[in-house]
Amino acid sequence: MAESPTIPPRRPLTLRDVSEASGVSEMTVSRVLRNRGDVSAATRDKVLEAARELGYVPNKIAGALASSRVNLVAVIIPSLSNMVFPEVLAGVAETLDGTELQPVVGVTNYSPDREEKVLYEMLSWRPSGVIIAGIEHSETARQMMRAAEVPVVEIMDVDGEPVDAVVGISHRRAGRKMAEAILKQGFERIGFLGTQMPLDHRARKRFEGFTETLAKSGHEVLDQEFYSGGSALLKGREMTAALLERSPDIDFLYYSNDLIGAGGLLYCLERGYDIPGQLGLAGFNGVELLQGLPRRLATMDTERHQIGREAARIIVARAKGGGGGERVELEPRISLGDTLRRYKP
Amino acid sequence: MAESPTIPPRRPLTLRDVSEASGVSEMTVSRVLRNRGDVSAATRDKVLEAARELGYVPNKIAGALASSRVNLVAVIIPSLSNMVFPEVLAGVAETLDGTELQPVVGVTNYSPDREEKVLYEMLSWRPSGVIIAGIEHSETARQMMRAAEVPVVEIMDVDGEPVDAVVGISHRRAGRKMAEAILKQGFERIGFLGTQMPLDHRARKRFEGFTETLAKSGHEVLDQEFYSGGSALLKGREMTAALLERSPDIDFLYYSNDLIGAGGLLYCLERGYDIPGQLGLAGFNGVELLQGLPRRLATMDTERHQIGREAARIIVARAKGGGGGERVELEPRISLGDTLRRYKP
DNA sequence: GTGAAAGCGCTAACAC
DNA sequence: GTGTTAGCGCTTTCAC
Repeated sequence: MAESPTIPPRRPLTLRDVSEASGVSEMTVSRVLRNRGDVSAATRDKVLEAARELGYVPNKIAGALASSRVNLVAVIIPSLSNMVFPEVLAGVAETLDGTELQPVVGVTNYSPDREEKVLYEMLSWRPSGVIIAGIEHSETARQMMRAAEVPVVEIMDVDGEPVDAVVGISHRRAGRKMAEAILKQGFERIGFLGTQMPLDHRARKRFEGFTETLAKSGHEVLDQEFYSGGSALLKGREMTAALLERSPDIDFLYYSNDLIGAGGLLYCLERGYDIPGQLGLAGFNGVELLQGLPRRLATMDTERHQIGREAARIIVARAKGGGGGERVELEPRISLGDTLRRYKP
Repeated sequence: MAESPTIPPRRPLTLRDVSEASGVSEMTVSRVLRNRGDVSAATRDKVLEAARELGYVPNKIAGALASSRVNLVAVIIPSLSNMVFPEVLAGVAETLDGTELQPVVGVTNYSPDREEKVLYEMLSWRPSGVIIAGIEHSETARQMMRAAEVPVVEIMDVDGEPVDAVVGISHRRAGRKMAEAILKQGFERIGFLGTQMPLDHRARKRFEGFTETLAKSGHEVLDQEFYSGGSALLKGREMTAALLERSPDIDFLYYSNDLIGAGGLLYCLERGYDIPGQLGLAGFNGVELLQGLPRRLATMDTERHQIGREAARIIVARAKGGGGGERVELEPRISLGDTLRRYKP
């Protein structure tokens, strides 16, 4: 039985195959494929032609082992369902795009255990850097990051002790700032609605900053509601209904994120509340979605895109040598929208 | 100047370090760390203790090169900003979670060029499988996937010729089905609103199926609007306003995705349209957000989570040997919501 | 400008 | 149960 003239290669192609096909040494082929060193135009063409013809794809594993260089940046985030994280990622990807570096994403589902696992897994690929959400990590995780001897950028939150570099906002300050804005507009009977997530440190810090500032002027959070899972918009409605039913004298609702806030806003509008005359509302994050709602919900922009870009910028700078322990604190912008401003300026 | 007693290791730790620290051969250390073969409880403990103490993280690069096994699955998607892709990813991650395999995400931004680059980059890490959105790819990309000799699962769309396996829905059928449902409810003057994206093959196929079915009963799309970029909810409002202004006699609006549909719905409700008596609406995708709106927008669930799970299941099965060319067509479920059903059943 | 030799850190295969 | 040897596919280094 004659064999077909073009037998597909059973063994993946190697440099050697390209070397043989082009009559050029492996070393020179390697140089051509990496654009390194001086190679004559003639050999260069021969090599590229042979590689193209064979459909050769270099083996980065071998390359990485030989050169001890891996052009990957580990990006570790809690979730992909919450749009804020993909947004950070987009910023990272944008900045990395002009470079040799590539982002690799790991998701922890807000679990410290999974975070350790994902981190371990990623570090075992010896990435050029780590960008990780949050500043709270298990001691084991911190140990791993320190021991890895690669640049580490903790992002989104600056309230705490970073392992190395940090880029983000102060959620405590954000909470305070919102409290100030609310009080300034004359609201006094304030309710809080948020996620039932003991591990959402950023939400906790905002809440702490918020209540702290209220306390200073003799106010407190009069009622609260928490949720977990499900459609945030729908949960926002349900929680708002429950809270207003229980505490009808509330005059302001502070939501821990924009989606539940949007749900609450839609609910209140349907029920005919006078907003913000009778009832004010505010969310958190500054998500794009808000722009299409009947009213603009007050919120605070958390600059996710910018955070991603800055974090990536630090990794890129470190790859070129130097640096260490950078700290970038961004200032969240408050926007009063149509649900917080009672006194016209 | 005396050196500090505990000098942090300048050189990353290797198996050899653990071997020396534990007095066990490298090979046995390797066995312990991978849970392979029989190792006595005593040596096992010695090794684990030494590894833990040193903070050793194995080098997967070397491991992968030696074993020619890489436990990564490349997942290539057009975007992270459109929630449908993170949802697919969640399904993939869920199924892979019980296994040795790990997803690695690449994003193409809907560009065939970038798709080629991302694919090349990922294949050069020799992953155990590829899951890639869409069934339309450049010839070069198809060539690479064929040559890679790894399982490839094209997802989300089954209308076309897959390289290997495919999991998804027929968007052409989805378009037809929606057209049938609309006609059945007595709507006749139909407008279409969608993305201005020549490369969104799935939206195109839906539109083709849609118009095809309309044509069969002597109908056609009377007016259309397209957008690109920006807040989808807001764009949905604007496009709807523009279209209704231009063609006030339209009685149905078919949106190419739920977000713009939601924007349109909010707009129409504010303007006091009688829905669906005077004007019907439908979107596409079945996104969670819809549940919190004042009315439930008619839509079609595209089973993103399920698609991700099935695709991952195929990769896992292949890793155990056998299989090839699997084809899984899912049936999108239509939901009439409050914006499409005129005739009560 | 090009090539030959050595070795990156691990695991497969086999010996004991 | 444990150790030894060879080598994965590339890049570094140095020689020419």
